[in-house]
Amino acid sequence: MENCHTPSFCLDLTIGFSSSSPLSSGESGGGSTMRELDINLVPSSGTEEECMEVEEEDESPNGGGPARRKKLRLTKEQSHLLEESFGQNHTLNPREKETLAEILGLKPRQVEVWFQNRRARSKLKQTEMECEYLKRWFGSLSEQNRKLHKEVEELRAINVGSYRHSHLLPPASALSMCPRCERVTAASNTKMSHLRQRQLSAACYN
DNA sequence: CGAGTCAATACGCATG
DNA sequence: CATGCGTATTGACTCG
Repeated sequence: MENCHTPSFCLDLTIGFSSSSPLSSGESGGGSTMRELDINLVPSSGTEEECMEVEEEDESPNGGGPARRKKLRLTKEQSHLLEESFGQNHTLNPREKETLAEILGLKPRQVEVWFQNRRARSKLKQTEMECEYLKRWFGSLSEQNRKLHKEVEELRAINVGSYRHSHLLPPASALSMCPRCERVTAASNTKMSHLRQRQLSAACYN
């Protein structure tokens, strides 16, 4: 990471959604009294133990009240296949969508929504990582900045000490930065600064 | 389609 | 061990 300090991110920000797969069937969270939406039917698997069992009752709980979503959980196989497909292509054309839906035993709409969510969450993850990187970069720049300020102070002190009696005090504008080590050097052609520059240059290559 | 959001479910942890 | 709570995950929806 330290070897890339350019704004054009050379970070490896590729992400792998470790899609914390839907596990354990067991506790189907007490409050599943509400169900609706045949979109949640998973026609494929009667045997899929990972998948939430989907009971089909079209009645809303309160007898006509606003029916609420019953959430489908994809099986490991379904998730895996979707991930695989996403890995190959982040978008689907209608035909691919149909095919995939058929293979998965899902509705095309569900596949479409899954891809939308997947794209959005990839992007979010990416953004979070970039943010994290920028924060660290900022921290390192701040530190660098602090060091440079300190060095400037040191050089000023040296200059004040040595030039006090020589009337050769170089202007502040004569300071320059070594591109190699990013240290500040006095760039004037005085004996003093030549010497100092040589020392610093030598330090760069060590 | 992306962004924002809701809501169901899963999971970890503290408490009694 | 059961329960409640906070939080994370993720399928589905709405809106522009």
